Amino acid sequence: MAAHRSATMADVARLAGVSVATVSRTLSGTRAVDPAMQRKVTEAAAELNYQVNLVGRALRQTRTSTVGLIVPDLENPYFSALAQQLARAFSAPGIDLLVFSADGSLETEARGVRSFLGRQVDALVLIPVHEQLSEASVAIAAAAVHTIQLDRHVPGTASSYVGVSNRAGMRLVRDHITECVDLDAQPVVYVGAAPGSSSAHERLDGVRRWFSPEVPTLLGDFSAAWGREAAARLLADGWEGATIVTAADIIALGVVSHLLHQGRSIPGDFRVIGFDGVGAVALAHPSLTTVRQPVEEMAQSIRALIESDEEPSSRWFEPELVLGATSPASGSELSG
Amino acid sequence: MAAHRSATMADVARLAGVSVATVSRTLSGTRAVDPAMQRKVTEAAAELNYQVNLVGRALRQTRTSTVGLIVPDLENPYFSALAQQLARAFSAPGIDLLVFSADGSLETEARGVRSFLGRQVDALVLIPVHEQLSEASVAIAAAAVHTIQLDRHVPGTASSYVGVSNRAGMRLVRDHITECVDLDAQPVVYVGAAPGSSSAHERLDGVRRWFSPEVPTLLGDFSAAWGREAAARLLADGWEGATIVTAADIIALGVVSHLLHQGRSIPGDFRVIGFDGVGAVALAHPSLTTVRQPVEEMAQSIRALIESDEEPSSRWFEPELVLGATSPASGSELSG
DNA sequence: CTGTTAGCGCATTCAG
DNA sequence: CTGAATGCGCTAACAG
Repeated sequence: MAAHRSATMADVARLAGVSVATVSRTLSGTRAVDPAMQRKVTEAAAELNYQVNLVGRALRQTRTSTVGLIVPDLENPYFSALAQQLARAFSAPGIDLLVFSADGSLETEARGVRSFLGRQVDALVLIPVHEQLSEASVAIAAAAVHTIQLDRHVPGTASSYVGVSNRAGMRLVRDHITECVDLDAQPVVYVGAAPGSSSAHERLDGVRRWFSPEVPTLLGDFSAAWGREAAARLLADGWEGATIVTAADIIALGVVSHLLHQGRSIPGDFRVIGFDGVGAVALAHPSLTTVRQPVEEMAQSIRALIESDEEPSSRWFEPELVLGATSPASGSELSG
Repeated sequence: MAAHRSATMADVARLAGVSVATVSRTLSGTRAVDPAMQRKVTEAAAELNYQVNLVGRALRQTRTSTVGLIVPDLENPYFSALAQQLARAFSAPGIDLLVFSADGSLETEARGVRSFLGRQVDALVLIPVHEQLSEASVAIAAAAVHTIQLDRHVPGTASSYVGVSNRAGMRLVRDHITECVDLDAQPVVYVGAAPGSSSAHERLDGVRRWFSPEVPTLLGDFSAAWGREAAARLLADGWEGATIVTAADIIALGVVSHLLHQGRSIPGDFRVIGFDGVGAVALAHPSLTTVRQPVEEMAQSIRALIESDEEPSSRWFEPELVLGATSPASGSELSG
């Protein structure tokens, strides 16, 4: 188990017969050191099984080579995909990405912010839990460190933002659907998420804008359970034959699952469209027609934003439509 | 963006007209402080927007109220479910769980260990990337701090372990299958993962032990892509009608997806069994028959292990069978 | 190129 | 109950 007391630079210096400064310079490689001493230091360090104490280093320096990421929920495959891509993007420049889950709670989110700020992270990437109520946390973070909001954003805070153009994504959905579906016989229903996050908000906006302000709408949360429940309600309310646009793949997954369980066919009886296009969810059967977010580019963009310590700036990426088996092939319905 | 320099305890002390010691005692609540001064301190702290510097505190104290978790891959829904449960378990006792992804790489895993040790975490939870090759990392971790291996373990290291009895899980699968499937007409094929991790190893062992040492076996990795590929090979090699036991839900998902795409029916033409029973994957359609791991109990067990600073010890949990629609109802085949 | 020294921010002795 | 002083482990100035 735990060693009694781990070796310190002073220990290494003593054993190697040099000063602590030489040890520091040798191990961090900040300055040239005589090869002979260098060897003695590395040997002594190895013998004592020395590990740098990053806490001491962090206290002395300003930077920690650490970036914090706070996600609302690790079980949402879209967020874990983002986390994974970010970790990969920061790996090459030697920056550690530390992930903290807010577990859907504003209090836990605030705790995460305090925790990362207290740890002196170089930058903080934050997927806010709530569009308005996360404002305090975002403001505290942005006041102390370079903060980048990801995927969702709280309006009016002076921090950077990286995300996808949700309205444009819904426009892609509209273009695809109008091309292959008879909207009179198979009207659109939106199964979305209540506008507590900007992404939920904007996707709902997009649907109303590109289809119609009166699109029938069921709003819940970003979960498969909600998708199932919504599908059950649609069947109960006589929405047989609808074209179901959803706010996320994970919702779409629940919708598809319930409909198939109830003996409906897709895309025969119903059509279902997802959003995100990322992670294992996208591998569902039948394959989901969805709007794919370019998560890899988004992660790289965040890395670039942090490395070049510029002014806070925002970047919206363009999503793309991915055709699957939950919607008819383009043109099939109208030309058939 | 970043403030020029954040307020320190000395700043607060100056503004409140007291000593830094009083500020420290007031804010951490370690000792009784005169209510009048207490008020002055809290007001000064609020005015300066003071945030404790955890780096300074960590350097002074031994503990950091932080536990590190290293996962091989965040995109695997089983690992992110574990991470989520652990975060939740540690939330109540006021411990921050910081997650680091090894991204499937031994080097990154080693970096994560060094990083967390350097940050003076109170304990380290580690899901090793590889059964043998992660040994060095585990040993380094265990020598410095209370280390708990999770789900997978490296043999011969003196650290704690929490996981599920994989062989018992496969026994549940055997019991279920022998009850409802005619194994002569619908022989078992195992689609597993190459034994690089102890879980892959033990599940393969279990299949060979409870079914037969000669069970036909395809080994890949823990991914849906591998499941698809394996299914394609089974079809190509004439394994029509097989009962497919897999090493993980995520593999089973790929298998099911490919088979359905190729027009096969489940559980008519093929039967598919998963393993893990956790996360969105478990919500697939058709619902997966799988072996569920008690992740919540496992997370609580780890918390308990860390709080009571005992000897390194191991705990194996018993998994349970969850019936889904990818296998026939019990008894249906043999009695029908 | 190397050694000595100071101080990052904090919690904790030890006096009072 | 409060304040002054010490040092956690490290790196950056500075002087040699």
